Amino acid sequence: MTLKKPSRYEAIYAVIRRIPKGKVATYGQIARLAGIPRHARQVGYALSAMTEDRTIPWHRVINAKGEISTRITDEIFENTQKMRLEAEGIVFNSEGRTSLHCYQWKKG
DNA sequence: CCACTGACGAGTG
DNA sequence: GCACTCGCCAGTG
Repeated sequence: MTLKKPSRYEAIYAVIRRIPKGKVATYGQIARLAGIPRHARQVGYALSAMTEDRTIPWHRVINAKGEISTRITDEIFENTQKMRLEAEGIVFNSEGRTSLHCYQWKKG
């Protein structure tokens, strides 16, 4: 892999890779598991730098509201993520949000 | 080096 | 639950 990834993001990617199928994780949670709490923003920023890397289930990463956060008005991008999550059993309500209470990844 | 931006979270009222 | 504010820091110009 000639993928040059900053060591700061390496931990983030590692955590995302560990997200089990059918589960989702929030930015803050990933940052926390990556050992960099309060850096939720950098998690999202890191994703934007690797979204094109399909070796990582980035689609399982959502915000604390259980909503899919996209960088901009890319509905197609959102739809893609939502589609992938639904394919894993994740269900979205009419508000386009998922039940973190049921689908949030818990380590253990 | 400085200023602004950005897939966010948590706290307060 | 919603609106507002602060914090945190890499990337870009």
